Amino acid sequence: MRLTEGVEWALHCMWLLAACQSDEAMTTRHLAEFFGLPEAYLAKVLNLLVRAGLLKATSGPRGGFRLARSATEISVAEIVEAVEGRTALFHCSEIRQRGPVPLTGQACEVPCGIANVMEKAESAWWRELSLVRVSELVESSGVQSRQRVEAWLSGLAGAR
Amino acid sequence: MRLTEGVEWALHCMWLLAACQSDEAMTTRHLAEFFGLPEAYLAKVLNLLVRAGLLKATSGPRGGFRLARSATEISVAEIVEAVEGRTALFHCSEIRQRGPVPLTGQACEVPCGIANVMEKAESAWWRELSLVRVSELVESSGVQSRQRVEAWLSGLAGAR
DNA sequence: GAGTATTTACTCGGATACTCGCTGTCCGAGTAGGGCCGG
DNA sequence: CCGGCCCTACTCGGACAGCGAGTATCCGAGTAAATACTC
Repeated sequence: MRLTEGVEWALHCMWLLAACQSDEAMTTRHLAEFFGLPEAYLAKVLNLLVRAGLLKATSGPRGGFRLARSATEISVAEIVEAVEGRTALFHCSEIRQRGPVPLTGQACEVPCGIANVMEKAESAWWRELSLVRVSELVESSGVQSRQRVEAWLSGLAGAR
Repeated sequence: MRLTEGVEWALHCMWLLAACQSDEAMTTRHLAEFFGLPEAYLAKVLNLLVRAGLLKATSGPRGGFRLARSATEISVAEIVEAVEGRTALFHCSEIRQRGPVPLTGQACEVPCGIANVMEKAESAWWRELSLVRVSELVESSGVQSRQRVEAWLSGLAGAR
């Protein structure tokens, strides 16, 4: 089992959009170029973020993506959920109810102990992710990372 | 992303082996039949548990699987790790170092903030899993579940 | 009757196909800005 | 010179292949018990 590659991309893209905090929208091409990612597939991931209401997309010239809300109002958990879906991790297939001596009736209305444990662990995971906002990611990133963004942005402005 | 089906099977099998606590070994056929699972593939999962040192396998007639340790000494985390591997969940592919303006040098010796968050959340997940032992799963399982096991065991003894 | 070699049936273990979801790619629909034309 | 219309280029969005991990399955190696035979 492994988290989708798109999760990492989405997190970094959200970070970049929050870090440059310019009024300009960023196109898929820009984001893909900055991180060296396949442009077409990244568009798919960004699309998920738009559907989740985390990004605003504008079409046409000078269009692109913007944060839908302030970076202080977006948690890491929301981004992960947007890309992976909340269905994640452990799924109890109720094998209690299979086999020659299945467990039936009201005994199955309560989830089994195994599902309980997994659910609890999963909650802890989501809780950790929901505690961190995108703005904190920007703040905790090193000086060099921010310099890197500025250098790239100025190079972009020069080309324009 | 989703956890492997084998994880659920492994957890339930460990639970069953701990619940019946008989000195008899249980064969793959028995376990598969009890849960209504494909026998051949279940064998693969059980094999992983043996390699991890959680089960003891004996060949030949009256052979099968036994718990390698007491059920109080086996945590859920160990079972999940045995089946899925510890490599799990988020893997940082260091996209910081890609693109036209890569981040290089000693700045990359420290993991990025995103990897930090994901790592922290993952630790919380494993921690929750390591807090629960198999013996607790048996205790917390309802009376009906234990009756189910006994009914099946007696039916097995009758057939023998 | 006791001990031993043999047979036999049973169990695990690794090597082998198949399927589904993630990865990667493409082209079409929609939009906003810029240019052109007319007044 | 100014306003409106059209055109163009740019952007996102959904539809279409490719590959790898997970899923499912089979048959062979090894083992311990039961059996038959010998002393």
